[in-house]
This record gives sequence, C-alpha cells and structure tokens, in this order.
Amino acid sequence: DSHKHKDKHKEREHSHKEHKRDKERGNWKNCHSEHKSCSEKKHREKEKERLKHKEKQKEEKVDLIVPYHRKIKEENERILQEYGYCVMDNHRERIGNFRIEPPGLFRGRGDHPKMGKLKRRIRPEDIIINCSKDSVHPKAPPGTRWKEVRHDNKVTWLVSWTENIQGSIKYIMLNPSSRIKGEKDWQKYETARRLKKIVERIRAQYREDWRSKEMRIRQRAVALYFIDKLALRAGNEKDEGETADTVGCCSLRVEHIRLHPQLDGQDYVVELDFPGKDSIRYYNKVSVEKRVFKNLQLFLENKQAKDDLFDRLNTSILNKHLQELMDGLTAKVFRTYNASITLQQQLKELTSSDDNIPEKILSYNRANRAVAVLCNHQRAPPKTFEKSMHNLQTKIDEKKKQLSAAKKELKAAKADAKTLRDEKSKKAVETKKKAVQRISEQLMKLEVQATDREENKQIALGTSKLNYLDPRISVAWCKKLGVPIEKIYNKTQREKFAWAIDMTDEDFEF
DNA sequence: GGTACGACTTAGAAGTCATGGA
DNA sequence: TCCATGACTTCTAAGTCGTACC
Repeated sequence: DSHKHKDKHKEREHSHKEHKRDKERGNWKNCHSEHKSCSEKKHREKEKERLKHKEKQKEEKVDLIVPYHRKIKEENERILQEYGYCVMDNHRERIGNFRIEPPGLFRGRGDHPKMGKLKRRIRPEDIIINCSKDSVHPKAPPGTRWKEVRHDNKVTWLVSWTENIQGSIKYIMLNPSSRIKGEKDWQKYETARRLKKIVERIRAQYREDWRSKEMRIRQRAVALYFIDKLALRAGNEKDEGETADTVGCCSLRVEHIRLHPQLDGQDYVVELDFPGKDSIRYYNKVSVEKRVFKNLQLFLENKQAKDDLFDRLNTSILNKHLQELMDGLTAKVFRTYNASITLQQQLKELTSSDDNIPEKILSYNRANRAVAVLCNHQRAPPKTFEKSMHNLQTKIDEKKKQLSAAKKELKAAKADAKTLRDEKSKKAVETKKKAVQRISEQLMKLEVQATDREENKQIALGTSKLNYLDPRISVAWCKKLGVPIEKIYNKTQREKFAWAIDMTDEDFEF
C-alpha cells in the first residue's frame, strides 16, 4: 500500500509545494478527492517531516558555519595573545600594529607619483628586532633569520623594516593604551597648557615683528600668525617627484594665496586654497589685519606662481625661534593648544546643566565639530548618506504622527475622566500622559540625531578627539554635567585616555 | 645652513562587527 | 531571524621634528 502511495506520489509529483498552493487557493478539498491516500493525517505527518528536515538543515548550517566563525575568532584570539603583547618594564602591554604589512599595490593619497608601484613582501631578513638582552623574542621562521636583533632602550619600537616605495623605515610600536604612549600624550597636553600661559605675549611679539626691518622676521611673524589663527601645519619641504604635491604653512606658494583688499563687505581678505596633508583641500577666506595684508603683498612682489610665499623661512628656522620663546614649543603645539582651548570654550558656551543628556551630547559634538572645522579634518561624505538621512526623516515623520495620535488619545481620556470621575479613567489619563511624554522624548532624540548627522556630513570628528583635545577637558565636563563618560568615549578611547579619566576632577581647567 | 635620516604623531579610508528594527 | 546600518577597529600613508653629519 505504502509503495503504491509512493509510486502514485512520484507519478503525480504532488509535492508539498503543491499541497501548500492548493491549500492556499482553497483547493484542499480538490486535492483530497484526487489523492485518496493523501489523507489529512498523512499530510500532517509529511508536514512534520518537512519541519524536521528544515530543522536538520538548519542544524547542519549551524554545525558548519558557527564553528567556522568560532574557529576564526579563536585563531585570531590565539594570534593576539601570542603576538599582540609584549612586556615592558614588567608590564604586559598591548602592541599596536603587530601584523606585518602584506605585499600589494601602493596607492598613496592624492596625485601620488608612485601610485601603483608594487609594495614588496617583507621577509624575515628585512626585520630588525629591538628588545632587551635578557628577553625572549619571536624566533624567525624555520630556515630564515632576522636582519638584526638589537637592544636599544632609547627608542620605543619593537620591530622595524625599510619599505621599498619611499625607502623609509616602518615600525611596530605599542598600543595607545600603553604607559609609554599615555605619558607622552599627557606631556603633549602639558606643553600646550604651558603655551596657554604665554600665548598672549607671543601674539604681542609677532604683531610687533610684522613691522621688523628684516624680511626674514616679518615672514616668520606672518607665518606664525597663520599657524596660530588658522591652525595650519608647519609645512616641511618635501622631495619633489617622490610624494604628492602638498603644502603646509612654511611651504605655501604664491599660487595658493589670493589677496582681496575688499571682499563680501570685509576688508583685507586672504583667500587660501591649497592641498594639505593627505591632499585634503584647505579652502578658506579670512579677513586679516591690515599689517598682515600689506606684508603679504610685499612677500608676493616679483614672484611667480610656483615660488615660495615665505622664501626666507622654513620649519627649522621657525621652530628654532619658537624654542627660544618656550621650552618644547614647536609649530604643532599651537594646533594642540587652539584645538583644546576651543573645545573648552565651546563646551562652556553651548551647554547648560538644565539640558537633558541627548542635548548635552549634541552640544559636545558641536564643540568637537568646531575644532574639526578649525583643524580642517574632512571626510568623504558616507556613500549611504542620502539614503540614511532619508530613512531617518521617515522615522521622524512617523514619530510625529504617533505623537499626534497619542495626544488625541490623551484628550479623549481626559474627557472621559471628567464625565466618569472614577479611578479607572483617572489611571487611563496618567497612562496616556506618560505615553505622550515618552513619544515626544523619542521624537526629540530623533530630531537631534538628524541635526547632528547633517552637520557632520563632511567633517571627521575622530582625529581631533583622538589627537588634539585634552581628554581631561571632556572628562571634567562629563563629571560636572553628569554625562556618563561612555557617551563620549568608546571602549578603545577610554583605554587610551585612562590616564585622564583617572586623574581628572570636575574642576579641571585646561 | 643644508640635508638625510630616524622616530614618532597624525590622518582618512577600508574592513569588520554589533545592534536594532522589519 | 535576517539584514541594513552605523560604530568601531585596523591599516598604513603622510605628516612633524630632532639630530647627526658635512
């Protein structure tokens, strides 16, 4: 009988799909009458079997895929544990970039003359190991040896090699959470704070120097003004043909600057347009003091587009001068100082203790953004920006509808309560009230998110947060305004700034 | 003073992962 | 549960700046 049934089934190929289809179309009866042996009971059994099969398939999938992922994860963890740490001064420290750079095509940023060159594979024979004499270091793979094993405790790197594109040295160093990097970071901000104490004096001096008899001093003073006011980088010379053509302050050329005695109702406007670090465009129109303007006109006299604007100046001269003004002062300290002081001022200006947490965070991001704009930290707008913005707007619209519906319900509940005057309807009013409150909070959050995202379209906040803003300012702000530090710094950032989180109280002033 | 080099910080993009809503 | 999305992590290029050497 069962054979017959099977054969019949085979013959007719009345599969589950068909059963299902028939059922959906209301043809169940039809089906039933056509296959007498295909009773409801049998069908249920089949259905059971089908589900079982599905479950089995799923299990197989899980058996294959989940362990695969787990295996990779475990393997990564093993590699991290074996190679990702070192011991320095008796402390186990995370290493930053412990994986060797694989071979491939060199891209470079901007219009790089070496774009597309082959980046060679690094071999054990290229590698220099730096460790203490008595330490255990990784052995070179069988049949190979390291280029050198040295014991230099004056430097912080663990491994180095020379790369084949520019012939420069690359290093493996410790993670930002390490003691050695943390102390250095702290020092950097302390130097910037020392600058704060004397910056007005330095400004007074460079203004004075704008009138110097000596060209080199005038150039130095105007360059320093740019570095201070516009947070430009120092601008070292670069070897032509080896790298993309980018400039900083001292290496600005005539072609990068235009002078407008008047523009858009402002006097003495300087228009700067040049490729900076990573070939990111710096474009700014800024009104300067008359004396600066006159000096710039002087520097431009009788020069061609390709000539240096500051022909009597380079970073070495500038930094020597700065060193005389303050121990440890260099051009980049101005960037750190101006970034951090801007954050502190903006936070003071934008936040109030009455704000709720999302509003406070929006203000923090805005303060952060002001710094990113100052430092010209840009990013390509995310590929999915338009779409995700649109999605967010849809969400906001929906939330608005929800809110007005909830308000209506509240009104109705209130009316009921007024007529009925019983406990139950009173309770209902409370519930509806809470719903309205909850939804309007959600709406506000979404709107804040939309504003934040729109304003952030082309601006990268990460770089300034990680490299320019004294973390103690943020920590103090969080403590003062009761914002959890996790809202500002993620796990990695908290590890990097552990020194600041530990030592800072709410009264810290940069 | 000029230059090459070495060590270290700063930079945006790409890759990966976690989460939350459909 | 699945997938889209954004957050986080990794990657490595590209700067700064001090020093050695001529």
